[in-house]
Amino acid sequence: MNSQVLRRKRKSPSQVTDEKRLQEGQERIAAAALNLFLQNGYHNTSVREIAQKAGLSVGSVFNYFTSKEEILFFLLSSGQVRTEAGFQKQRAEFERLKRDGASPQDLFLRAYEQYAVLTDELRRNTVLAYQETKSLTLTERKRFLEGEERIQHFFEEIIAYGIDQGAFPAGNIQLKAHCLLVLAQSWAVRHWALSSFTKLDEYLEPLKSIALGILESDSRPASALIAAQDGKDIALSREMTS
Amino acid sequence: MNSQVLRRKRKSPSQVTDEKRLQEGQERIAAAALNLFLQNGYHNTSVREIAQKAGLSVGSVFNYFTSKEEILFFLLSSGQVRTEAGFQKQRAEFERLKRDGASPQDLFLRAYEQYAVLTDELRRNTVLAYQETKSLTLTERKRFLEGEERIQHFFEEIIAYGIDQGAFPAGNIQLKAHCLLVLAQSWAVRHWALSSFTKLDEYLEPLKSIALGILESDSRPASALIAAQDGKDIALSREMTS
DNA sequence: GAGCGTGGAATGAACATTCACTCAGTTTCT
DNA sequence: AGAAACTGAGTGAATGTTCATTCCACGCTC
Repeated sequence: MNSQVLRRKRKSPSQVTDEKRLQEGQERIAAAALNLFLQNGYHNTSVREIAQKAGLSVGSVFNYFTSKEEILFFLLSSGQVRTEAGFQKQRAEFERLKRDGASPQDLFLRAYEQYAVLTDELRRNTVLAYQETKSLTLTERKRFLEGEERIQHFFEEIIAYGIDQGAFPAGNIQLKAHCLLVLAQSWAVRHWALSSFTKLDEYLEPLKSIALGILESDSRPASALIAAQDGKDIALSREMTS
Repeated sequence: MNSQVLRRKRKSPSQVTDEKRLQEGQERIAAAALNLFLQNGYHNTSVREIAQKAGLSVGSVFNYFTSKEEILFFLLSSGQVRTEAGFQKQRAEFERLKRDGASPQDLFLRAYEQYAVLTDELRRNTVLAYQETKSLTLTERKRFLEGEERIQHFFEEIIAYGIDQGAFPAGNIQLKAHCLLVLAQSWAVRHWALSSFTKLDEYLEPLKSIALGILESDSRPASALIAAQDGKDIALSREMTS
């Protein structure tokens, strides 16, 4: 399941058969494509450019991928694959820690930090995911989003465990997991707005503190402050939302 | 500054001169385009389709916009324009509230709620912004991001005021403003992951509570919990990040 | 070691298609 | 009638994909 070599309907007889060579080629091409996609977007990047950047001819690219879109999918899913693999690895560790009586906070922070580190390493893939999911086929898009959901479920489980143990107050688990993921991903997606942070290390500590704050907050209170004020100017026209 | 009618290098003599008609036409076309862009993406939508959906001919579209890209820019910036206009409107209100001794929490929540409501109404535009910023020219892209920065600055000001008044602990203002914006925008951008919320009203209360939690958190503590644990399996390869 | 055969891999010109944009002519409005 | 607005076939450029051809590394035979 790990090797993830893409292989689909092949028509032309000419293709790379050697497994090792195929993988290396795919990765070289994908790396070149990632740069171009991020710089100019998927649709403004021609296969010709990709080929040139990868040091190959146009035709060769199609010996490694059956279509341009397959390159995109390769890039998007390779991020997920690595993230899920990371979690898988930690599962055993978790059981051990639980048995050793580690606090749910500890468990969560470990997973969250790992996730943040991964999104940092795969920053470019994450950005691409936000921008170009629409460029995938319907089925591939669905497949990709399912992967995202699995990751969110993973955190929902951790939160549920924490609530169960009495470490966190009850609340909407889906919402909290969503917020945690978004904040971690925002390091990649909205990186331009965080000019005062250069390395993840600087961002990580405050992020973890905010994350814990969200988990330990009670969701219920805090409102009602603003309650019944004259909400006259909050209502706004909605022309563009047809 | 408000009317924002796009007008650039015109080549063809044929164009709509009547201001009112021009605006209405632009909005009708843009509304049609927004639907298509969201459904199929910018690049998979042809001008022919836009024209058809708007009930016009291809040629007419180019009487209202000089290029397809201009339609995209119109859609992206119209969201910003409305948001900034909303804030502008509130500025006076803020001064009054400050004078009346309203708490910084109150001030913030009012602004934040307004922002959330706006992103909800402009949800489609926001999603488009995340996906298609890359499809803009470099200069237009820059112009757009500057708008985003202005909005973030607005919240940074509010936070700074709160800290000044002793209502919030000191901390990295940029970071906090960033987080607040991201969480609000995520309602639009990652809407698919919030299946248990159907209307903004349901999301708004917990969101505000979380936001206040972030503002009132001290950033500093919370870490050190995980401190010096064996971080052996957090280090991961980085093939794809070349 | 020279000649030859084999087949996996690389090549890039050629093809079909799509699309943004133009413009000469037509319709609609005043 | 004249201006304003609309029309849609036409244009040329660009793009994803194919495939006939070339290249080359290796093993085999004499």
